[in-house]
Amino acid sequence: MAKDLEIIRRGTVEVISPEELKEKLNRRKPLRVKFGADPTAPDIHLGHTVVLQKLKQFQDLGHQIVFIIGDFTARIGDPSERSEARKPLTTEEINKNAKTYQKQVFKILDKRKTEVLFNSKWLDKMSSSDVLELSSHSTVAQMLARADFKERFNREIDISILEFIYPLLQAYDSIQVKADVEIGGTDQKFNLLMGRQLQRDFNQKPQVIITMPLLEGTDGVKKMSKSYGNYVGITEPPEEMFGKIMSISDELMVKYYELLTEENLDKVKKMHPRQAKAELAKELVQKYYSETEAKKAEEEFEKVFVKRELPEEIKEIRIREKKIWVVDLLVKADLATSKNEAKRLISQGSVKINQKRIKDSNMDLLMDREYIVQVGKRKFRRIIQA
RNA sequence: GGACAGGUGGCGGAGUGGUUAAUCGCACUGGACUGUAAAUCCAGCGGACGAAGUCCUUCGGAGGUUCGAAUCCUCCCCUGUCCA
Repeated sequence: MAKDLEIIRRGTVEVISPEELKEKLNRRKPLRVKFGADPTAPDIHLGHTVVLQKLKQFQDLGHQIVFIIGDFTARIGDPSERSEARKPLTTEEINKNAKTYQKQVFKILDKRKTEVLFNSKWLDKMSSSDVLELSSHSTVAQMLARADFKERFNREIDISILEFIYPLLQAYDSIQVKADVEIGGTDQKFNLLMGRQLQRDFNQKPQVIITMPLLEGTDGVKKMSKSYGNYVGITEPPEEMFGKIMSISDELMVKYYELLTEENLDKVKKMHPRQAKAELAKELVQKYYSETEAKKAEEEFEKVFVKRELPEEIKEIRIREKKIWVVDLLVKADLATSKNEAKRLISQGSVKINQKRIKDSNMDLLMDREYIVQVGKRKFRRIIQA
């Protein structure tokens, strides 16, 4: 049991409270571990997997995962983050998102040991008086204690009443599923705590809450997110995944090890960073694909970036003309977005044809044979006559 | 409903009649250096014209004044703050 506790606590930011967790584990009955997901962004990246990883550990220890899809809330729309104008989704969109989401989640979690629920199942049935009753369980002062609300309140930025209700609804989910534990990112702490409070009011044993750190994106600064473009998606091709991981900084690598693997960190720190990073990349590719794919991705990486050879697979572009101007070619091959950009790239020395750097943007290519065109370090095209 | 402030390139933010395709920072793209590290340095970061130079489109939208407008005027749309 002590060992279980150690596995569970690894990498967490906070466990509230450790004593309660210990007590629940001592009951030696499978715990109901709740996780709520928002079906608005169906593409899962490594940032999301931090929490999923933790759920998986629970699962491996024999506990029951309760995976809640917040379809109800997605349908209403979230007025916060007004700049992005998050609009309500239609039922079809939500169902579609939920499906792709699950497909990806079950690359990590064991489907047979996971209970999937849509929260509209019970939230749809609530009447206005039910909602009002629910809302009486919290106070404005309490809401304003939440860091982001407080910040916005002080800066006189809008907070809609709806935003005050959301945490309550999420907390109500905990009551419905009788959660023993709920896991979320540190940004969810307030909502998770609300679950505890509400459960207490509804005469349930309050859930233990576990918060996990937010993973920084490949830039090492901002949290990983699709909109920042600093993410590594778990459905990305193996080579892509491998490459992205190789390009992160050394400090970030240690964090990734800590949050995404079970590896012993002291051991990692003793390794040569380059080597450690390659191991990390391989391990992650293996997790989402296979050992073979991981090996292949590594070999490909060695080949293209270390030995500077051509990659295994190169996208082919067919050209009808007998003769083509390089600038036109770059645009046609989708290596530049405009002719101006194409010329720029050439003058900056980033274009290579058949491994040779070209400097003259006036050059024509006779299509009597095939060419390999490269822009920068990683974009390749095979040009062949149609 | 009233008063005031403001809307500029992916973001932040200069510019208030001409040499401004629009200072600068971030992000991004190349290059150098490397471990495709990171950091740093250099360059680029509307478009068309196959070089040079030329032209076109851009500063919330539509009109107008002017030789000339992101800059001035009118109307409209939007956002924020304060008052009710």
